[in-house]
Amino acid sequence: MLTLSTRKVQWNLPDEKRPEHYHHGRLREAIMETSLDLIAENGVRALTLREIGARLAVSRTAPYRHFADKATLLAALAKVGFARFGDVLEEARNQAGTSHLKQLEAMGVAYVRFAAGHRAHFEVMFGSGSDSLPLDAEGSQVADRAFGILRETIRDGQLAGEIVDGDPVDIARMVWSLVHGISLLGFGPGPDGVANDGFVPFSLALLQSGLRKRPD
Amino acid sequence: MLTLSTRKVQWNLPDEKRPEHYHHGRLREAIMETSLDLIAENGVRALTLREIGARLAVSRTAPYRHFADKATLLAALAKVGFARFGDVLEEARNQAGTSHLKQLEAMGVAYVRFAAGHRAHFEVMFGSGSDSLPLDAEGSQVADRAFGILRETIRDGQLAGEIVDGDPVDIARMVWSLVHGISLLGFGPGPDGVANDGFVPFSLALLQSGLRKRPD
DNA sequence: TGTACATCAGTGAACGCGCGTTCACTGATGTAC
DNA sequence: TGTACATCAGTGAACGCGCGTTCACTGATGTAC
Repeated sequence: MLTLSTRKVQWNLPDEKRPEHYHHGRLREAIMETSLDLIAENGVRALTLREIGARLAVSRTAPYRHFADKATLLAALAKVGFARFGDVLEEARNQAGTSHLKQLEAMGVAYVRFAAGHRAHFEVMFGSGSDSLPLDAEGSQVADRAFGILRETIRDGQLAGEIVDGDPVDIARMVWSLVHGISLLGFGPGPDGVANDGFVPFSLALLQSGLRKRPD
Repeated sequence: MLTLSTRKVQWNLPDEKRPEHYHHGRLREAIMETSLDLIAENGVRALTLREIGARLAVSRTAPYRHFADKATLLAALAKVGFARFGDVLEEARNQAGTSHLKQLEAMGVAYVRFAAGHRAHFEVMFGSGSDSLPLDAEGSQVADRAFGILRETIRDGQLAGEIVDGDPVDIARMVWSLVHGISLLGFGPGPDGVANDGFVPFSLALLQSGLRKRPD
C-alpha cells in the first residue's frame, strides 16, 4: 500500500482522475491557479472572487472555505511567487559557472524572464507601483532572500577581485533597479521568452564594461 | 487697459482675488490639481470624481462640464505630466555643461527627482505597472519627446567620442530602465529630495565606469 | 461490516457599499437690441 | 443705459453596476462504535 492513512481518500489520485464531485478536492490550488490566470489577463485590479468562482464552476463564496478574504488570497499568491522567484535566481546562479560576473548576468536574465513568464506573480509581488500590498513579516522575509542572493554574489565577486569595490548593498540595488526597470518597461523578452531576448545580456554586458568610452 | 476683451470677465484677476461664486471660474484647473493631490495620497485607483467634488466643495457631477468622463481627466493629467517631464529632462541637460556623460547623469538625477517629487504625475504617466492607460496619439508623442532627448544625448556623446559604441536606442533604453527601476523601487531620494540623494549619482557613476574591476 | 453521528466543503440568496454616469433642473453670466 | 433673451457652469436626485462579504443551509465525506 502506498497510502499511509486508512481513510478512503481520493486526493492521492492524479489530478485528472479525480471525480468532479461536490467536494472539489483541490479547490485551494485551483483557486490560486485561476487567480494567476485572471491577473495575467487583466491585472490584479481585475481579480474578483466572483470571476474565480465562475471559471471554476463553483459558487462565488466557495473561496471563503480556503481563504479568510481576498487580501489573504493575494498574500498567499505573493508568497508563492517570491519563493519561486528565489528558486529561479538561485538556480540561475548555480548553473552559471564560477565567474561572478557571469553569475550576475545569469541572474539578471532570469529576473527579466521571470517577470515576463510569470506576469501575474510578478505583479502581485511587486504590486503595480503603489498598489503593492505591504508584505506581511513572512512575505518580506522571502523577498529578502531573493535580494540576499544577489547581494552575496556581488560580495563574493568583490572578494574574488572580479567586481569593483563599493557597498555590496548599493551595487545590488543598482543591478536590481536595472533589471526591474527593464521588466516593467517591457524591453526584455516577451512571455514566450523569444522576442528581444538579447536586450538583457546586452544591458548587463554594457553595465560590466561601462558607458564611458576608453581608448583601446 | 490690459484686457483685450470688452467682456466684464473676472478671470484675469489673480487667483486669490476671484470671488467664490456660483461659477467657479477656474474649476478645470482646480479639478486637475485636486486629482493630483488625491493620487499622490492614495494612488490612481483611489481617485474618484466624488472625492474631487467633495474637496472642492462642488457637486460630484461638476467635473462633467470640463471632462467628458474620468478617463479623459486621467489622459489630461498624463499629458501635462509628460510635458513637464520633458521640460525637466531638457533643462537638466542644458545646465549640465558640455560633457555628455555629465548630461546623462544630470538627466538621470532629474528623472528620479521628478518621480519622487511628482508622484501623482509619474503614476498617471507610467501607470502603476499594467494599470497604465494606453496613451492616445497625442500623449505618446509627448512621451516620445522625453525619450528622444535621452537618445539624442547618447548619440551626441558617441559622436564626441565620450560614450561607447552601440545602438543609441538600446543604450537609451538601458539608462531609462535603470532610473525607472530606481524610481519605482524607491532607492532614490524621497519626496523632499534629501534622503538617499546620493544613490542616483552613485549608480550612474558606476554605470559609466562599469562593474568589472580593472587592474589600476 | 453496518449504522448513527460529526465534520466540514460548497451553496445561493441577500446585504451594503462606493462607484461612474444620466438627466432634468437652476442660477449666473454674457449678448442683442 | 436698460431689458429680454441665450448660453452654459454647476446642482442634486437617481440609476445601474459590480464588488466583497454574511449567513443559514445542504450535501458529501470521515469516524466512533
